[in-house]
Amino acid sequence: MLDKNYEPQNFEKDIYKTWLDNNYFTTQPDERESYTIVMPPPNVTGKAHIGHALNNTIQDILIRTKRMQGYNTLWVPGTDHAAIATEEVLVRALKKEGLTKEGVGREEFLKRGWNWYKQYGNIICDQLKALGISCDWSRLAFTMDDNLCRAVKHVFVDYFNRGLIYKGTRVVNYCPNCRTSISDNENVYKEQHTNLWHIKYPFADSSGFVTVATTRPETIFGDTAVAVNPNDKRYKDKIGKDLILPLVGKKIKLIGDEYCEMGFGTGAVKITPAHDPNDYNVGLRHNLEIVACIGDDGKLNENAGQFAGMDRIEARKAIEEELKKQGYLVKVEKYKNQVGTCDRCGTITEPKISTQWFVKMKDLARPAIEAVKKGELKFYPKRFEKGYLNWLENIQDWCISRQIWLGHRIPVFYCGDCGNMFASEDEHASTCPKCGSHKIEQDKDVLDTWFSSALWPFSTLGYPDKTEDLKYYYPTSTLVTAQDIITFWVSKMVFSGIEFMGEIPFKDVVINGIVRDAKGVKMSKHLGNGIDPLDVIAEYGTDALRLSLVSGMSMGTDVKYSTDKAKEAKIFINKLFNASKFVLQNIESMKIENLNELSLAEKDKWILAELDSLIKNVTKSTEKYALGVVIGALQEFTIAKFCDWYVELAKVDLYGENAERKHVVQNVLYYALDKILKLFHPFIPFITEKIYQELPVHDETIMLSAYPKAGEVKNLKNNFIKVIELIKAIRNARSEFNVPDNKRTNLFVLTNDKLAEKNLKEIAKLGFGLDAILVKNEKTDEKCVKVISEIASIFIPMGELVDNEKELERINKELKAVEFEITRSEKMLSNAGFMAKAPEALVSAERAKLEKNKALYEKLKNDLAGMKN
RNA sequence: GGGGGUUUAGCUCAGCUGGGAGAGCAUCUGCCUUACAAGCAGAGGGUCAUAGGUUCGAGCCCUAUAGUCCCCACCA
Repeated sequence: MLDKNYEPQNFEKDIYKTWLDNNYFTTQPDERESYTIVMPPPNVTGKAHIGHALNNTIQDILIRTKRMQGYNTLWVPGTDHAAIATEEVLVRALKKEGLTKEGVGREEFLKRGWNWYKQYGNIICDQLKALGISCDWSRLAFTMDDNLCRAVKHVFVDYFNRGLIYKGTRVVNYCPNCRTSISDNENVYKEQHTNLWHIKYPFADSSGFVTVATTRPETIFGDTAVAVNPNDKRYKDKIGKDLILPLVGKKIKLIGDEYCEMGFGTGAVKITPAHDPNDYNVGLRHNLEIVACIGDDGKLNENAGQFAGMDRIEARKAIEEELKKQGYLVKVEKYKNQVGTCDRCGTITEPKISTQWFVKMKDLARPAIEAVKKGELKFYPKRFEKGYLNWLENIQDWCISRQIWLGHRIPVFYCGDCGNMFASEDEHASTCPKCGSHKIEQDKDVLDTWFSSALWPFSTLGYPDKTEDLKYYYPTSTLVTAQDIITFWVSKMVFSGIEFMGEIPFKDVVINGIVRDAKGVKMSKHLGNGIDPLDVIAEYGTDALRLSLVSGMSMGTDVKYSTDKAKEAKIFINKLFNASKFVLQNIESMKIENLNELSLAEKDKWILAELDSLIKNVTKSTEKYALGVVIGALQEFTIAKFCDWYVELAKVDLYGENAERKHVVQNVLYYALDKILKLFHPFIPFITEKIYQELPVHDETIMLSAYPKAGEVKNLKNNFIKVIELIKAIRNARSEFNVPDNKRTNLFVLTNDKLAEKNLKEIAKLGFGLDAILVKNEKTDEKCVKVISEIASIFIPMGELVDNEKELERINKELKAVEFEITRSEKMLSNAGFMAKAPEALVSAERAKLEKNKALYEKLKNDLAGMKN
C-alpha cells in the first residue's frame, strides 16, 4: 500500500539501495545494440553543485530511457584529479604545519596527495548518488588510475615519437600565486580601473624625446626598445636612433614595427620582450635582447635596481614617484582596461617567457573539424558547432606542461651523459637508449589535466589495451556537457579519439545550459548565491529536484533556478501520487486483460488515443534531446487529460452497476497508469518505481521494464472530444449565471446523436448535474438555460437564476462568435492562393470546420427566434 | 574588435521543418464533489522588442535598429 501522503524522504534512499544491490546499473557487452555515455568527471575533491545535478540528471534521463527501450546501456562515472586545485589545498595544509612542498620533497608530497585523494575522494560520488543516477559504479574511473596513467603515457610517447610534441620557448601566462604557467583558457580577463602612465624616453643625443604610455610601468626595467609605426611621419626619420631608458640609464633603440598602431596612444610603445607576448614577437623580428625584471614570485628582480624585491603591482607607486622626481613623468591618467587573472585564485597573471611543452595542433585539428562539417558529429543545439569550429580553425599549439607536482609527470627523460632526451612509457626508465648511461633524470613538469581528460571516452574503457569493452562500447553515443568546456575538453576528446581510436568518440554532443539564480546571476561560491542540491533534496525530494531542473528547459539555454521550482515540481508529483493511489484503490483484485479483447467505449478510446499520441511525441522529442518539451507533454497529459477527464469519467463506471463496464474501465486505468509511470520513470525514477511496485502485475523493477510503444491497442478512432466540448459548454453556462458548483439540477438532453445518448451519466457527472434525462422536445415547462453544442442541446432548469435578457445576450454573443468563424473559413476557402498552395489536409479541415459551424449557426439562430417569441 | 544567445501574459518561460497565440506561478469568482484544498470548476490578462521585406499566410524565414546576456581575441 502507498502511504497516505507523498513523502519522498521515506523511500528514495531505500529504492536506490535496492537498485544498487541488484546490480541494475552494471552491464557487460552482449548481442544487443549499445548506448553509452561517459560522465564529464567532476573534481574528485569537489562538492556537487546544482550544475552537476542538471548535467547528471540529463544523462540519467537519456540512459534510463534507452535502457527501457532495450539498448545495452553503459554510463561510465568518474572523477578528475584537478591537480592545480588540489595542489593548492595541499600546500596550504603544509603551511599550517610550518612546512613547504620543497621542504618535504616531491616523493613525500605525492604521498600526501594520494592520501588526500583517498580520504576526500569520491565524496562527490556519494553526493551524485543522492541524485538517483544510474551509472555503472563498478566502473568508476579516476584520471590518476593506473590504467589511465598508462593511457596518458602511451599517448604522450606516441605523439613525442612522431614529433607532435615539442619543447619550446613562449610567452605564457604565469600565476605568481599558484607558481605555475596556466593555459590561455585558464587566464580570464577582468576589467580593472588603473592608470596610464605617460613617460618620456629622451634621445641619447639630447635631440628631444619620445613619450610612451604604459599600464605597466614596472616592466620598464625589461624594456629593450621603443617601437613606432614605420609610416608615422612624426618619427620616421628618427628610427634607429638611441634612447636613454629612464631609471636604468642604458641605451635602447627606437625601432619601426607595424605592431605599433599610428593612431593609438602616443604613437610610441615600449617593448618588453620578456613580459609581453606581442613584445616578444617584436623582439624576435628585431633581434632584441630579452631582459626579465619580474620573478616567478611576482616580485621585481635584481634588474629593477632599488626596486628589487618589491611586488610588481605595489612597486608602481614608488616607480611613479621616482619617474616624477627625475622628470620623466609627463602625466598619469585614469584608465580602464582588461587584465588577465588566474581562473583559480584571481591573482593577476604575468606573461612570462619560459620553456614549455607543446602539442602541435594544426594536423590534429583538421579531422576534428571535418567530423563536424561532414555531420558525423552533431551538436545539440546546432549553434554550438560554430564556436567549436571557429576555435579549431584558429588553433594555437597546446601548452601541456604545468610547473606543479601533482598529476601525470611528463614521461620525458634526460641523459646526464650524452644529453639525449627521450620519452618512455616506463616510469622507472633507467637506461639511456642512445648511450646506455644510467644517469637518467625525468622532466620535472606535469601535464595539463585536460591531457588526461582528452582520453576519457577510451581510457575509461581500457585503452591502451584492446579490450572487449572498447570494441563494444566505443564510440560512445552521447556526450552531455556545458558550453564553457567545448573548447577545453570536447574538442580535445574529438581529435584524441580520431587519432588513437580511428573514430570520433561520440556522435552527439548535447550542451546543457548554466544554472543561474532567480535573478539570472551565475551561481558561485564567491557570491554565496548557490543552491546546494542536497538541501533541495532534503526539503523536496530527489524526484522534485530532477523534475524542476529539466521542466521547461530548452537545451543549451541557461536556466534560472530557485527552490520555488522544486516546490512546484513536488506539487505535481503529489498529484501523480494521488491519482495513482486512486487507480490502485479501484483496481484491486481485477483481472488484467488485453485491451484489444475488450469492448471499449468512446471515452476509453479517447484516452487511449491521447496516450498513443503522447507516446509518439515523447519518443520523438527525447530523440531530439528536447527534454523540456517531453516534460511538458507528460504533465499536460497526466493532469489535463488523465486526471481531469478520464479519472472523473471512470468514476461513473467504477461506482456504477454495470459490471462489464467497470471491468473495462479498470483495465484502461491500469493500462494508462502503467504507461504514464514508465514514461515518467527516466525523469522521476523513485516515485515511479514506488508506485509501479504496487501495480497488480509488474516486472521486478520499472527500470528494466519495456518502454511504452504506440499502436498497441487498435481501432481507437473516436469522437469523444464532442462530449467534452458539450460538458465544457455546460460548465461555461453555469459559470456565466454564477451558479455555485454545489447547486445541482437535472440536465435535460435533446439529441438524436448516439454519442450523447450513450454518455448521459458522464455528461451529468462532469456537468455538475444530478442526472441527465433525455427529452424528445424542447423543454418549455420550466425556466431553463439552453446550451447548444454540435451533438445536443441541454436544458438546465435554473428557475429564478434565469434572466431572459442575459440569456438573449449570451446566445447572441455565441452567435457572433460562430459567425466570425464562418466568415473566416469562407475567406480562407475563397482565397485562390491558399487553395492552390496550402496542403490538402489543411483545406479539408477548414471545410469541415465551416460545415460544422454552419450547422451550429442554424441551431443558434432557431433558438434565438424561439426566445424572441 | 569578432561571434552568438535572448526580447512572447504581471513573473518564469514553452512554442523544433511558416497554417487560428500556450503552460506554470500570480490575480479574480465559485466550490472541502468519497485520489488530491499541495485540490477542483470558471474568468480576466499579449501590436509575440521596433521598422521594413519574402509569402496565399510570419511569433517562426530575410534585412536593419534598439535593449539585454554570454563567449572569443586583446591594443600599449
